[in-house]
Amino acid sequence: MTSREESAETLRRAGHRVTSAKLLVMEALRHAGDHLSATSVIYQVRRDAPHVSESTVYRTLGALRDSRLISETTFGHGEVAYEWLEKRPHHHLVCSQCGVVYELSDEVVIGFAKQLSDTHGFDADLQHLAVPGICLDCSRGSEVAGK
Amino acid sequence: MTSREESAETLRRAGHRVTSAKLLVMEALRHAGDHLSATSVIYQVRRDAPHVSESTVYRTLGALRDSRLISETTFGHGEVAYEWLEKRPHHHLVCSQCGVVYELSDEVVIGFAKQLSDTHGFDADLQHLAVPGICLDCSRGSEVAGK
DNA sequence: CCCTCAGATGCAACAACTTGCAAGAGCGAG
DNA sequence: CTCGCTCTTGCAAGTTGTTGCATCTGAGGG
Ligand SMILES: [Mn+2]
Ligand SMILES: [Mn+2]
Ligand SMILES: [Zn+2]
Ligand SMILES: [Zn+2]
Repeated sequence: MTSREESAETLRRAGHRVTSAKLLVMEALRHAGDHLSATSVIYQVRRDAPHVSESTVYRTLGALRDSRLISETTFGHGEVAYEWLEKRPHHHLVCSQCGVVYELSDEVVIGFAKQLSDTHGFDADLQHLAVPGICLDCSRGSEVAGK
Repeated sequence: MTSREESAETLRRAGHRVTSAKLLVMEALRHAGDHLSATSVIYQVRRDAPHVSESTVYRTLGALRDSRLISETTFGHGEVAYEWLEKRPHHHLVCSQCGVVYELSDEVVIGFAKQLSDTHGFDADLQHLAVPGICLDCSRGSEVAGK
């Protein structure tokens, strides 16, 4: 099955109609295999189909996010980032000083969610966190500089 | 000391100049004692000083956030929320279904940050989280409805 | 095939910020 | 008190994302 056919099938299962705009957005994200801004998705979609409007892309990104096919995340800087969710669940650590973005496995976050469930009966929905802070390199660097 | 004088002193300590625009923004947030949108801050500031421009309020909110005098948080819905940080540190649980916002004490979150520090050497900066999920009432309700 | 109609789209207006630039105003030095 | 430097501010334009509405189209039923 081609990637496009897989996307079409995925759309149907999620209760969407199969349209070329949605397929193009999905293919852009699947092919990138990385975080993309809405602007960048718009650019890629329009390379193949210049008539597609910006609002359709924004609406499609929102719909795919609601169907949990993609993540939508705000890193501290720049635009909102979208990512195809086929890899294992993961999160990110974002250094506020140097800007580096690390990947974080799900385990620690699952533990946090369990705490919230146990202590507050709240079923947290943590799909793709971006945790701000200071990375190891930067905290070492400032120690040295501080001396 | 009046609240205004306290605010002025706080500004000086944070290395800002004491201006009426900054004082008005601070007083609006301190007096509200709750989360306010930028639009709402603008409205309140302009009741006293109609000449203050929107961009000044936005810039002031950004500056106060950078100085850690206020928190800036995105709840899942509506505008970004600002809050004066004088209460003890706290976070929130936001139900994606019914919209209710609970307050969450710092303890569980401190544990999470410690995990990140221990396992990744990352010094997380979690000032005022908004954790999305499903509240106890809503998960009970859907169980019942599901039968 | 053809109809129907709810969901999808394009377009333009709107909303929520953000930024470049020139003018204004704290505040420390003298 | 005055001067000067630097931080602040107002204004207008720009960016990013949202929404109302008329039109269009995918997909199931006949
Ligand atoms: Mn990711
Ligand atoms: Mn709060
Ligand atoms: Zn760093
Ligand atoms: Zn709820």
